[in-house]
Amino acid sequence: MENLLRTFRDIGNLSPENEKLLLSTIERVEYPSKTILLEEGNVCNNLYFVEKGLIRIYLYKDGKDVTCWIGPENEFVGAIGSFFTREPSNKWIETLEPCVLWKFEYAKLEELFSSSRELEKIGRLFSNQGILLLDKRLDNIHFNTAAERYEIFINTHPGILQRVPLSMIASYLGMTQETLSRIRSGR
Amino acid sequence: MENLLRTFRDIGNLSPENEKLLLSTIERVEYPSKTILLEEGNVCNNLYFVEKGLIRIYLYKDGKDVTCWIGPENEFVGAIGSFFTREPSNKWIETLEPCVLWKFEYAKLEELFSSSRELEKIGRLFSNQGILLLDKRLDNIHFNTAAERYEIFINTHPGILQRVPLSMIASYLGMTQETLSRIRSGR
DNA sequence: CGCCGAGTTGAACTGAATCAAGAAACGTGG
DNA sequence: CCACGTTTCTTGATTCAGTTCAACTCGGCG
Repeated sequence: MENLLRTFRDIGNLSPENEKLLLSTIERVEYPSKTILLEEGNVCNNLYFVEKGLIRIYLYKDGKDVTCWIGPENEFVGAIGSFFTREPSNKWIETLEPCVLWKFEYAKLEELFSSSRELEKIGRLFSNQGILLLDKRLDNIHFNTAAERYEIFINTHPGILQRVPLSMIASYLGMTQETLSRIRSGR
Repeated sequence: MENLLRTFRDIGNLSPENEKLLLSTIERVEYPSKTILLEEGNVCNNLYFVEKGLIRIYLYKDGKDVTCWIGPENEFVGAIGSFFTREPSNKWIETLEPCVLWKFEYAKLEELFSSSRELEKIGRLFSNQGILLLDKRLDNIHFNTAAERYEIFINTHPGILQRVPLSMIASYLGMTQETLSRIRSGR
C-alpha cells in the first residue's frame, strides 16, 4: 500500500484528506494463481494495482493465446480499451501467481477524481503517465527486431523471465516461443 | 476551429467562459508544406490540432527515415513522449502539405487545465482518449500481418494514401515500400 | 526532349514461423 | 520419496512472409 500511495504522490500533490478518500474508494483483494479477473465479452470494470504477484492480459488471435501485457508488482493493469470506452473487452485478464491487488472500480474512480480539484489533476497526470507507457511500448514493437525487443525486456522487467512461462513472454514480445528460446541461447 | 471545439465538447462540458479561455491559450498558425515543426534533440513544446493539411512524425532508425504517426485534419499531433516528459525528442515533426494548425503550448495547456475544475476534467478525459488511440495502434501492430495492417489503414484513414508518399505509409505500417506496393496491387 | 523522384516489378536472400521430436522440470498420487 | 504424466523448454528441418538489391516504368517539369 505504501508503494501505491507513493505512485500517486510522485505524480502530484496528495493531501492527507485526499489520501484517505483515495484509500476509501479502493479495495484490497487476494486471488490464488490462475484466477480469471476478466473474461472476453465483458466490460472491464476494474483497474488493478499489483501489490504482490503477477497479472497478465491476453487475447485469442486465430485461436492462439497472445499476451498483451504483463503486470508485476507496483504496476497498474487493466484492459484499458474496454475500461475507458465501457465496451466489451476482447481481452482476458488472469493472475499468474497468488496475488494481492488493489482494485479500482471504474465508477468509483471517476467519482474519486470528480470529488476534488486536486484529485482531478492527479487523475489527469496519471493518464499522461499511461500515455507514456503505451508510447514507449509502441515504439519498441514498431522499430526493434525480435532480439532487440528481448534485450529491452530483460532490462526493463528483470526477474520476470523466471516467473512467467516462455510462451507468454514470447507472444508479448511478438515472436514465437521457439524464436525466443533460440535468441535466449544465443542461437 | 469549429471542429476543434467540437472535439472538446464531445469529451465533456465546455462552458462558454471556458471555451473563451481555451481559445485564448491557443494560436492559429500556418505553415507551407515540408516545414519542420520539431527537430530531434529538442523538447516538444507544442501539440497541434490540424485544421487543414497533414502532419507527420518520424525518426531515424539506423539512418533510415521511419514514420511514427500521420496526423490529418481534425486530429491532434505531437511527440507526446517528449511533450509529457519534457525531455529531448528522438523524433521529428514536419508538415506534408500547407497547413493550418492550432498550436497548444505545453506551459499554456497546463495552465489552462489548472485554471478551472471543468477544464481539468476535460484535460483528463482528453488524455484518456489519447490512451485509447495508442492502445488501438499498439494492438494493431502487435497482432496483425502486413496485409491486415494495410487493410485497417485504408479503412481508418481513407484518402490519406493518395496524399502521402508510399514510403512514409509503408514505414508507418512497419513494412518496406516494396511490400506495401505488392500488397496494394494484390501481389 | 531528357532528367528526376515516385512507384512497380523481379530475383535472391533472410529472419522468423511452422512442424515435429525430444529433453528437462514439475506436480501429484500412490 | 519415487514413478508417472503433464507441461515447459530446446533443438532441428523446412517453409514462408517480408527484406534487400537492382532494374525498369511512369508522369511531371525544366
